[in-house]
Amino acid sequence: MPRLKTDSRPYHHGNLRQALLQAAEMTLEARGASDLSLRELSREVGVSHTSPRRHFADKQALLDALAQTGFQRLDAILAKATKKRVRNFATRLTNFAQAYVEFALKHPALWVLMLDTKHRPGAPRELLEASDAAFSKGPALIKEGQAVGEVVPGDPSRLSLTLGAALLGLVSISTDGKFKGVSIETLVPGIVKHILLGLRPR
Amino acid sequence: MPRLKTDSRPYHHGNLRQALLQAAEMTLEARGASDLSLRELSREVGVSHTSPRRHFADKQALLDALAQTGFQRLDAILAKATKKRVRNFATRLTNFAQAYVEFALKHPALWVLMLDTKHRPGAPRELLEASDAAFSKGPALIKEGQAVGEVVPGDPSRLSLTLGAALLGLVSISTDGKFKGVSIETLVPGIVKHILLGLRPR
DNA sequence: ACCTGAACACCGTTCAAGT
DNA sequence: ACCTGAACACCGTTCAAGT
Repeated sequence: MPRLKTDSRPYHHGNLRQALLQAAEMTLEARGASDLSLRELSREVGVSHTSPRRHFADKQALLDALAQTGFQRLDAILAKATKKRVRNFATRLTNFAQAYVEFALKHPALWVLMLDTKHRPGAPRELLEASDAAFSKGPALIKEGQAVGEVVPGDPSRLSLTLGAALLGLVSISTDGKFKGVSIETLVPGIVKHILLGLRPR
Repeated sequence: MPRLKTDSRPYHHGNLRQALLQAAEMTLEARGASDLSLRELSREVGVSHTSPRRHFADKQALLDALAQTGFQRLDAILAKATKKRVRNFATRLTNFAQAYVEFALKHPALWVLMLDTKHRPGAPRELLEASDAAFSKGPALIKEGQAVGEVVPGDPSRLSLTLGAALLGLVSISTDGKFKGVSIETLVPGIVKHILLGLRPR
């Protein structure tokens, strides 16, 4: 008969994969990806140092899985931020930007891991797809803006490059947290305003 | 009597610090910062694995020194790009952006190292200063733009946040190299145009 | 001053073996 | 199926010692 997860450990951990991912994320945020050791994780979780092998082919595979969960969470957040049916396009854009910034501020190390995905040569297909999905919400927003006459006509995916660059950079800056004592969250609307102005028909 | 650096190795390497930094940059760009090993570097340079200690307190110190040289080089490139006395402000801005993008494309791993400086808690003062200098060329350009009426009035350092975000993001995207088969260098002017439009008085 | 060799405490990964 | 222990080939860092 199967026992609850809260039991004192049986021979089979029962939830090792999840436990490892959870422990990994904690030390990732606390001490960075380079300080993360599979052996240490195993110790924390109370399992031999060769056990992770069953669930993750190697250390990179564990980091990939972690990034994957990050993309899932980001996706949910972005979907929620975009779903809100506000009339004002500028507000919609701001909500979208705010969602990115919030996520990155909440999980800075995970965010870096997610960004690295694009640059890593041998990343698994599944992960690359998740990455593409997360970083390609721009064109849809641009089309929206064009539909309501707030964005100049032109190839949406090309125009969204401007939007994407601005957002990525904004997040990159925001990871520093503050600017002259003002929290980045406060600055987002102003920056988004300028981004939008640059894309506006004149 | 002192001998030339090209001599077959004497007991004292004579140029160990430089040799280590050079070897480090090669393997950094080839295989990333996490694959960089002091012992391997020592082997390549032909010295015992404890020798680097004389020149770098630890591995991080070597990476810091590497980042420092990066900032020096970037600084020279930015200075050159800004010095060109072109009349058109948009062109000046584009040259500036182009310089960033070129540097990051040429030394992607070094660029990441340089960016990390800001987020690393115990970075040495000297390095933080170099980082600040490299990432704070914006306000001066904004003031320039305001002087010729191309940029809205307002706190230059605050306005340059928009510029800085766009540039950082642009670089981040450009590290991917291509967009629909078009090199990023070709796309920079268009993106800068939109950035500038967003900052323009109306 | 600058470099070396041995030693220590860690890694990731592999593999035969246990339950 | 899932986990373990011993073994291998690496690390970074320290320290007494050599030239």
